[in-house]
Amino acid sequence: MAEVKNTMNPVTFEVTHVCTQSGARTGILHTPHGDVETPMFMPVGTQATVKFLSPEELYDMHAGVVLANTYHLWLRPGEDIVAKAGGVQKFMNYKGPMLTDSGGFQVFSLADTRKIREEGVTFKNPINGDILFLSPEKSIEIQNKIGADIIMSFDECIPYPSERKYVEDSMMRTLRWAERGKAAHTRSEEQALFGIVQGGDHEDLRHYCAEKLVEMDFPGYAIGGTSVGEDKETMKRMVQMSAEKLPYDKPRYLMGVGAVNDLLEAISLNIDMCDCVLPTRIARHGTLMTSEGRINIRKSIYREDFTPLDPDCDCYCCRNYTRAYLNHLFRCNEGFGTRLMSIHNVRFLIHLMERARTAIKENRYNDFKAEVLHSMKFDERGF
RNA sequence: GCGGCUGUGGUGAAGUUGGUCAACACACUGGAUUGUGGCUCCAGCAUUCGAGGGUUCGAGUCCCUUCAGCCGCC
Repeated sequence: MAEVKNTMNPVTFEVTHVCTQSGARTGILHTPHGDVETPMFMPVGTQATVKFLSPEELYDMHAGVVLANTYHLWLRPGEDIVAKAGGVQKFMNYKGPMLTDSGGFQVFSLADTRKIREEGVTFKNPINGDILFLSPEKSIEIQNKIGADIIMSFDECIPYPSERKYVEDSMMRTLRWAERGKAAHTRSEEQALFGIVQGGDHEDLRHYCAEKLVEMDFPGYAIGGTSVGEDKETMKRMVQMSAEKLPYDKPRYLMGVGAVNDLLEAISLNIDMCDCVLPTRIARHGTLMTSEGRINIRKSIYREDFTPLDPDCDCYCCRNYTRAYLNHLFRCNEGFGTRLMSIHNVRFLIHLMERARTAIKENRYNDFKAEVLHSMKFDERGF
């Protein structure tokens, strides 16, 4: 019996409904820490904390999967400490599923101090200047110790635009890294390793990369290399090109996307999972997502606005506080304001996804998308 | 009544051998933020230096008058 269990994937996916109007789909992702419905938005908690939110609050607002970052936890407090705590979920007391990014994005975002070679990447530790080395094997080893339900292949996220030759070389290397990472993965009964499609905006490269990953047979696939400065049409094409070669019955994860119009378009393209720092980052800077579009709470028009931030939102902030109070807290640079606004933006996106799932199940996703884009004053096209 | 000091944008203020655009900071007003080192980044914000007049090619900077505030003396 035990043998049977060992051959099972720790994370499985099932499509539960396909919208007859749009082709968008709902599904359920089964994980060791519970089932979550898709499409979903995953908040980012880089340092084993979604900035300003408690894990209990996240759980209560149905955050589903929460991200943490391999690179950051490797540097502090170190993966062995997280392992001793019993894994990242126990460490931070989050009861739902978690996912760790591989550190691959940091190769891109810390471009000033890195050197990429076949073996791996040399970084300069921004904390103390130490020279560090991260490889596919090392990334997976760290992620095995951190212990999230879903772990990510170590990839290279290249800037846009890049020379085709570089895009191709990088993508081929990312494929070799995926193979090495898969071979190094020692906890495949407990943690699902997802592959990442790269290839820039070149159709043949995206296709090739996706096909090769599928041959390696991952329990889920991510689409990387988007939201790096390209225009909306290019982004859409990159997602389409990647997705059309992925198996329909496996979860698709679009990395780094969190703007409302981008999320709605991603759902149309059969994306099941998205993550982004956007809601929490812009909240810290006073920008809030509401059913009538983005607003900046700093503006003086909110000084005497004693209405809720968003009357259509059910979050703790909107149920209890006014725009005037948030304006005051933000101008005084009070942490409680940052907390309330972070709570709102995260819950807003989770709620948006809940409404999207309902619309899909009721076969009216296109109508829903158009209504939201209109009321939030996005361009008719979005994405 | 006499003597002294001060008077630059919403605020604190820099600015004397008189010489293009009046420094800087805060505040204020916009904008940005997409696999995260929170309190960040970008842009705008005094045709004008208490008021009036004079000297000068040129005055926030020199002179005169006046007003206001503060301090001291009668």
